Amino acid sequence: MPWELKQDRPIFTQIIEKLQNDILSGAYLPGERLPSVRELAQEAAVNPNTMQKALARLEQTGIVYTQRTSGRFITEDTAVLCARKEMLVEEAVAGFVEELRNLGFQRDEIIPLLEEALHRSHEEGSLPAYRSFPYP
Amino acid sequence: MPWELKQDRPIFTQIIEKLQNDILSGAYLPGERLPSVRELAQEAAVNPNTMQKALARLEQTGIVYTQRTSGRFITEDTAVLCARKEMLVEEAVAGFVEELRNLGFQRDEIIPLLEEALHRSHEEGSLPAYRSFPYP
Amino acid sequence: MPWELKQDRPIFTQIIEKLQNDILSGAYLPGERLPSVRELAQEAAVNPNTMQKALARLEQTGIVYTQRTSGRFITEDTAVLCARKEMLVEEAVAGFVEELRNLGFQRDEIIPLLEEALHRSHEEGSLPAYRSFPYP
Amino acid sequence: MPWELKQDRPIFTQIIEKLQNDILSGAYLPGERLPSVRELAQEAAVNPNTMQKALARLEQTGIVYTQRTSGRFITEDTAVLCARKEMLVEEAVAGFVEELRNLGFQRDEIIPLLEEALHRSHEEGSLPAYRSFPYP
DNA sequence: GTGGTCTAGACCACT
DNA sequence: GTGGTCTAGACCACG
Repeated sequence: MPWELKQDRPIFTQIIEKLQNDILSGAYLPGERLPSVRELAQEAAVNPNTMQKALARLEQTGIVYTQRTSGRFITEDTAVLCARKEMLVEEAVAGFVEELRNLGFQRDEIIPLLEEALHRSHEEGSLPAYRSFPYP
Repeated sequence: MPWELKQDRPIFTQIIEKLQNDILSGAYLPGERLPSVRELAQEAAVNPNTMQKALARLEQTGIVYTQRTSGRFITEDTAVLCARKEMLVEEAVAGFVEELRNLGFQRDEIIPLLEEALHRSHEEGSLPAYRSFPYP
Repeated sequence: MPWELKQDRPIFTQIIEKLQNDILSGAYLPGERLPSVRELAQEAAVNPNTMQKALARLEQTGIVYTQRTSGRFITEDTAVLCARKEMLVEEAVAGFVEELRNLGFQRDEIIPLLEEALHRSHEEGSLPAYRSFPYP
Repeated sequence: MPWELKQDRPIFTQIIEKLQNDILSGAYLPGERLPSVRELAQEAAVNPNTMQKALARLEQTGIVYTQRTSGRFITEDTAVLCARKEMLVEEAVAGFVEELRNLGFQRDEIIPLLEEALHRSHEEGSLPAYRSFPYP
């Protein structure tokens, strides 16, 4: 899980997403302690202030909490984690569907499109196969 | 086709996407003339310079071109439109897949997830049904 | 000699250059009558006003003159034509040399560069051969 | 390296060319930081927005990149710089050759013409010597 | 202090 | 009336 931070979006935003993904995908377990701000900052090659800001924001979502003097921990409340994950999935799905609908596709065209893309990237190593495309 | 411009991203970016979607979904046809900068700016309730910037960027993608004193037109080259549309679809799919994979899902879980979400929003009027969610 | 008018520069400017080139390269001879504004405008698929403007400007250089009711003619004064041609050549050379000098080349590097480019485009059909290039 | 901005072409275009020349001729080195937008704008006696526009365009060529809050830098990828330089040279040569061909010269007349012009400007201090010129 | 975005208002060349 | 350019001045997010 390297830290691939691009410069086209705020860095702290990308850090939040990275940590959130790590937590919700199970890389960190409920109740587990996060590395310190300094450690994380060094690991990500980022200013500690930036990492601090990201963690503060992440705390507002409720999936991590601060123990005064001993550090930050993943919440033990799996319901919170579960709900958060579900929310992100819903958002991803909704965003994806709307994106395609804005391009003029119907609901029932989306699944086939996705299936085809998955097959293609699976077989051909994620290189897009420029088949002819219906316009519009 | 209302102009729903939010404040969380640059306005000119949203304008580009809006116009691109309108063009690629067939709301504007190949060769058709776009409204003037001033008209579009007024319609979107935006400063003409902002609209100008958006259109200039859009032009660099090749799906519109400028005729010096008579306005901007959609390209007649449907191959360009087609390729652009395909590219956007590929990006949308790739982004969606990576988002879910970052959340810990496997390739073969994505299609069922999408199917379920589509059924749910179809039957229940797009309100997310907070069923229990597996964690992680 | 087709009329290839691009839209990135004023059209009347391109017309002036086209006519000037035709005259100085001998396509029109000294004393010869130019086609009428309407003919030229139709041939170039341009608004007659635009052609008119171009011809008026061209007249200011002295290489064409107007005979009240019978049309426009190339000057018979070959000295004028000669001087004009020489001026354009000087400008072209000076512009080319300065362009390359601005890119960091020395005087004595220019000739070899041009020779090589001419050979290349002659042998390989004007396709640029991307040999390695010294930087800077 | 003074800023000689004329009024006959868009200022931001001239700025782009100036910076590009400075970069490709080695006045700025790969990886080096450019002055800030505000500094450059003041130096060129231009509105910061104009300078901003020029730099944004220049960035699209890939020879400079932006680090979100620390400034703009010359790319370290010398291959990009090299390719860009070569491209500009090719364009300059092609433009020069076509200009002369449009004036009626043959391929093999171009080199002698350039040689003579270089000698003349070298010996006589760049003042064009109006020797008699063959017509056409 | 850095780049980026936006507004407001003006002027210009071209057709 | 069209797109294009420029100025002036303001605000914001980021590190």
